[in-house]
Amino acid sequence: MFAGKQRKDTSPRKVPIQKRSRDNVERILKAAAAVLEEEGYDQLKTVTIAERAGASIGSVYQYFPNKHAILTQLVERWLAADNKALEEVESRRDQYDTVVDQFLDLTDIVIANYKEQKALMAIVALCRNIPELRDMERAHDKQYAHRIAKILEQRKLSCAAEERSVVAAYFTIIVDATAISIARERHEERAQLKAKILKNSIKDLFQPYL
Amino acid sequence: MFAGKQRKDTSPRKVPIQKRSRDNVERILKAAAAVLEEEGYDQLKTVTIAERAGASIGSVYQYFPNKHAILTQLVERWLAADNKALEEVESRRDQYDTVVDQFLDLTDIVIANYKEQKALMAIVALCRNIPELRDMERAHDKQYAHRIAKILEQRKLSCAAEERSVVAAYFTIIVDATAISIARERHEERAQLKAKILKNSIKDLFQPYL
DNA sequence: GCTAAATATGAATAATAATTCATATTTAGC
DNA sequence: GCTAAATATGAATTATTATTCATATTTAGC
Repeated sequence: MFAGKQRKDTSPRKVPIQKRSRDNVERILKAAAAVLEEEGYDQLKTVTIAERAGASIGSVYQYFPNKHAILTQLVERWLAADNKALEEVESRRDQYDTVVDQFLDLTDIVIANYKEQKALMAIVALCRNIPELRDMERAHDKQYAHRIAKILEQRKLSCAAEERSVVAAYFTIIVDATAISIARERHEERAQLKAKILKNSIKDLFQPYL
Repeated sequence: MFAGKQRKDTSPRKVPIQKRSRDNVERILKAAAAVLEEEGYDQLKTVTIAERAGASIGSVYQYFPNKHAILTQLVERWLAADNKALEEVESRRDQYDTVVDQFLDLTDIVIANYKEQKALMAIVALCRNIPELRDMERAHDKQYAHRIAKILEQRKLSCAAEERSVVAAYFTIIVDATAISIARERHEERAQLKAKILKNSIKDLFQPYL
């Protein structure tokens, strides 16, 4: 109906019940992410997504009310994966000697995620180009940083609450930005070196408060 | 002619000669940046740009062959401004006690630029969503990091060329990412604190090589 | 193997948005 | 104040793309 953009009603139109349809929905999401990464947002057409997913355009609309809902779901998945990484290190808490080790581990996971799923980078970029998605990311970042700050507090980092909160936010910013850069790096040695420098930065970041 | 995206022929259609037309071109670029920042890429329509610039759609096409050319020019300007910041601190070289001071100054300039021109952030985001623009940014980053590395070399930072190059790249990544975050920060105190933490990170980054 | 529910299909339609162009207005230089 | 070049205009055109829907196919449970 609308050729332009509407962004309403992000809720799924119909819930996939059988395996066949669940697979289809999965392929559609993967296809959208792939197009986004390889060809950019301009080239993200519903028909292209369908073709690439090996589905018909009709199928896309069985499960997504509109194009925007596909993107929203991609972003939701990314944010959920991001949270999961944090949960992992939260749960392993006792295995780390220091809080720094814990955060270095989280850093490794984030880097690995970007490396394994290149499309994530396109999704991040997308978030920063579309206000609704930008807001989703912002809300997530806020919560995420809050959880990081919580860990720092529990681990008795000696700094005021406000500073702890900003340190947490700073940590997420540099890890995310550097991880993306690492994932895009073509020379493996440079990627390794960049990761090493990032990790040193993180150590230095927490050092004053230990 | 094309409703979708083509991205050809970025060269200007007609060169504005009189002040009137130069102003018009200027307003068109500013309007595009503003729409991008406030409403996102989806809402960036040629007619909207024209309206917001107080010009007619016809005028837009007098000076730009297509919508994409407007974006390309915005990106070019951003990259030029970025280079200019670097040139500033290059030229002031003798005024800095240490190379660290020089880079802290550059950091301040970058932060100030984002704060003053909020639309820059949207342009950065844009670059990461459209392959051609992404390539432009990537090429710029490469050169930029190269120039940073050159400064480090001249200032006799004691590290191998490869490491110097990665340190330079790392510097640009974290300054850029953090500066954007600072510019978006609503609480001034938090913004200040974030900047302080960034600067400490930069000091720590160079410390081992001094 | 029957049947109803679930799923898939894609040509047709409806919207939307980029671009053109013939015409009107303004400017600069004489 | 004349005139040609420069500039501005926006309705009309063209191209593109999102979305629908009537119909066909497949699946699950009996």
